[in-house]
Amino acid sequence: MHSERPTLRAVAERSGVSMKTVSRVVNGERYVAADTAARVLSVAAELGFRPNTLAREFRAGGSSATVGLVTGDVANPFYARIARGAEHALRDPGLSLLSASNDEDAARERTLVAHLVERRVSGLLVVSADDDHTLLARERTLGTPVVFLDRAPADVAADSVVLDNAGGVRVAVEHLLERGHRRIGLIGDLSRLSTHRERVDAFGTAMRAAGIPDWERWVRSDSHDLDEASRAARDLVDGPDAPTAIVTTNNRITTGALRAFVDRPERPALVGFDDFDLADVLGVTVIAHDPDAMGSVGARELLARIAGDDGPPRHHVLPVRLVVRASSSTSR
Amino acid sequence: MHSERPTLRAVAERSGVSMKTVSRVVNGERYVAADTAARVLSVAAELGFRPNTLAREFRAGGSSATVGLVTGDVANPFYARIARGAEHALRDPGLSLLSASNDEDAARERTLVAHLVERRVSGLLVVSADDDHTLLARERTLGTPVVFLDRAPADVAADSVVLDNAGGVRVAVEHLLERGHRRIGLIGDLSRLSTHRERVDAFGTAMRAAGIPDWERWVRSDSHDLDEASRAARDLVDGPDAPTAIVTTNNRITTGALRAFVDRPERPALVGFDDFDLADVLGVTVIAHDPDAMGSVGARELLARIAGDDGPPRHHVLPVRLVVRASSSTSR
DNA sequence: TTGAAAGCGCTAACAG
DNA sequence: CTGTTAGCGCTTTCAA
Repeated sequence: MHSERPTLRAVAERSGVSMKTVSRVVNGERYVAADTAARVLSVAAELGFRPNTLAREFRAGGSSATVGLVTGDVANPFYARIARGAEHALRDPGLSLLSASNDEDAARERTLVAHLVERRVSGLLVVSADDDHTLLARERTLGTPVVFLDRAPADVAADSVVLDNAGGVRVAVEHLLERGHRRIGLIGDLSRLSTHRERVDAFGTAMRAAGIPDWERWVRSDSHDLDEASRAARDLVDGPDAPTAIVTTNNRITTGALRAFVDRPERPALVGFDDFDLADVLGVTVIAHDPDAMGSVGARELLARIAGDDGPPRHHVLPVRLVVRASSSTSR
Repeated sequence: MHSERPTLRAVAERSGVSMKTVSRVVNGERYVAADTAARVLSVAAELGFRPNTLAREFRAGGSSATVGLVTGDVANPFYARIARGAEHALRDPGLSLLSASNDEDAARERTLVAHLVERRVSGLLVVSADDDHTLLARERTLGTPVVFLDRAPADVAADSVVLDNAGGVRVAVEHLLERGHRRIGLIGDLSRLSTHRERVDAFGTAMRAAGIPDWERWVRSDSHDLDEASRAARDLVDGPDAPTAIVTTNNRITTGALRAFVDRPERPALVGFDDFDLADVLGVTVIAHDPDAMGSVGARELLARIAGDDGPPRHHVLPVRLVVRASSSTSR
């Protein structure tokens, strides 16, 4: 019970017309007699004919109606929502999403990008884990549009969609300062990531502005998984001169910190970057934003480039806003 | 600054060798003189040559090194983890994931499946929102292997990977009964989904076995988003003869229920299907399982089929286990 | 309204 | 070790 998938030629032979005629019918072109069209369609349905997109796109000599999305991990809710936003924006124009995770590894990302380009994706959306973007710059030059998401490229003039990292962290720190906190800690992601650096820099700026020069004592970086984040949180709180408040720089780290304090009656105030599903239930103050928008804005930008727009690179900065909940409500 | 992407022919001309030789070099075949290979590679690198996978796959006459994944919503953590599991399993064999969301809409799913088949994916992993699987059955017959995830097909003999839905719900209900609960409610997803029906059936069976014949009074179905789930939860608790415990049948519904009770001091005991990131922090008892495994087991099954295995359909049932936390610890 | 021929980029098969 | 030929499934171009 395993027949072969019929080709357009097979349909043509079975209907006694030329391949071109079948092609016309299948593509809904005009100038086909109604009865011819009907016959062809019935044969096509009977045989289970499916036009071969591979052949079509190949013949067109160009790219495939596909966009590559490279993120750190599809299962991270932040990236998953970017994927959803992108998918929705690409739906109408008829493009599909080829998604791949780089596991925050630069070498793997290069392999993925090469694969995707060889597959002739129409464009690339990438949350890059690499700080050398010469490969991506090259591909861009050779005709594959690239839009950088979340992390702007340091060395390439290309489109980007990022968050207002500095603004978010500044507001968070000011909020905590207003509540009387002075010893404020920060738990951050891999220090090689530009977003991390921006967030830490903004943190330092806000702390210095508040007259707290030794802010670096309470900074813990490179917490990329939940356990590391928990450890960093405990480390901060158990250390001498422990902070009374902590800023976590992404949803994973926030989760890790929450776990660290689950069995402790005394908890520092907490503000986390990224909103998350149960933040309201848990009463966690967050720097909220819309990851779907990052995906959809990036996808629309890419669509413009695919359509031939070769204007100068555009940089989108998505807004963030502080959502105050119980975790930062107690004053010092 | 927008050159053209060179073809293998261009590389051949620039290096003064035949296309076949370039092909050999690019594919790492033997029987190429070292210096020839070196020259070709340097020209290829200089020109930014990328073998055209579209052409290669097309030429091979077959399918693309791609697997289609159809779920309800890439951003739902359950589906996102399935995607991750699948992606990891497909990584080594060199297949990419083309993922698409059906928004739990049958018509949309059919469009997606058609698109993916036309793109000649090597196989399909689908969490189907459709209860008529004749289309998928047809494609399977025509040579595109299909593995059903989470929801087994009613009408097609095909591979599937599902959870032990009945076992999970039974254990949850028994756990609540042991704690003395008798009026136990259930909040469920769309009633047309087979998983929902299995879970409700198992619920009814366990309740009847406990001598509670009027269990249906506390069943609320068709809560597909967070707000509906919250509403159902409040409805149950505010109703006459309110249940003292509630079973929620998936992670979204659990979240909705938690939101419904966030500002209420009196909360029913709760057991949720699907574990989730902050369940430990929130102390929510859950029926846990491993969604990544669903993706990877499904992908491996698909790989076997792609490799030509045409044995009888295999049905994998993944285990679930009750993780008891505070939300069900109070006895009645 | 329909058809014939050519070719997209690449590689298998078969020489040399 | 290297080259030539042919063709994958489809659509564009040009004729009929």
